[in-house]
Amino acid sequence: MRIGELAATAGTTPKTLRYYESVGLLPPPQRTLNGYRDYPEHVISRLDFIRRGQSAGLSLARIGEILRIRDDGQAPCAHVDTLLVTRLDEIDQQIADLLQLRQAVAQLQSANRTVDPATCQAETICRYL
Amino acid sequence: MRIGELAATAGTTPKTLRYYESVGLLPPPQRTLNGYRDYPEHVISRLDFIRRGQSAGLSLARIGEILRIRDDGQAPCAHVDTLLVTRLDEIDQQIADLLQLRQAVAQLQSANRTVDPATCQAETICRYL
DNA sequence: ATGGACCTTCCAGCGCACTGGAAGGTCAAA
DNA sequence: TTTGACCTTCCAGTGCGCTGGAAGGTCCAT
Repeated sequence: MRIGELAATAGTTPKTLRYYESVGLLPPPQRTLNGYRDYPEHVISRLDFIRRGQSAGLSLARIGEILRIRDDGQAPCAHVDTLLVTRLDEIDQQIADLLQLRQAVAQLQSANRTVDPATCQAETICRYL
Repeated sequence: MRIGELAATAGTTPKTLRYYESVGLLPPPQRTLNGYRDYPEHVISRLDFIRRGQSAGLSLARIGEILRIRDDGQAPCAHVDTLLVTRLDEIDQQIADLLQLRQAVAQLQSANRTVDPATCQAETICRYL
């Protein structure tokens, strides 16, 4: 399977596949006589896994950790669990931060309506902010 | 006021101030005879404004828009209002995205507990993801 | 034999807001 | 006088996940 075909099948691009190889997410495949990359079928499921990991908001670095564990012949389930729990915490933190920010911005914006724009001083640039 | 003093007063670094100047957020100040930047007092409130804008999650580019309006002698209030409303929408979208992601990750993670790790197949890397 | 679709490598850039470091000038205090 | 703190410019790097483009090789159909 050549790189273009694999890319099309997996819904990505040859560029991305070479990039994944360069950062160690994909093992270097065999080459055909002319030097073209020749991928085995099962790389597709590896790419699917990478996509699932990305959908869960995992960075390529973290996905790489999981793949390396699997490549060492171990079940990465425990590590995946840890990563998912960590990710949940991160997401919760991000949501909390955003809610706080939303509150602040909404307050600024509503104050915007109750004050006369003409009272805005040049010195402070804008009283609304 | 020299750059180091201004930076200390405003809670930032000389590097950052030079960077702000290079991207047009700060007007190039006068120079002393030896070529040092010599800032007027009122730059402090401009920096405060930039900080307030950043706290509201505005990019430096957007903050720059506001400053340019003010520098043109107009009150930027209307534009600020637009930016804040836009920002609110963005924040809401981000929160919605994160909630959806949280849901997905939580589901994966709870499934993790109800399945025997031993049933994880090497081929799909990890059944939990 | 020629065109076009594929493949190869390598280097560089995106966006964002800085940050690091080199190489050098300036000034006040010890 | 020399040290050290400050200042200057300019170039380059950070993190992340690609993406663009140059320059060239390969293969198949016409």
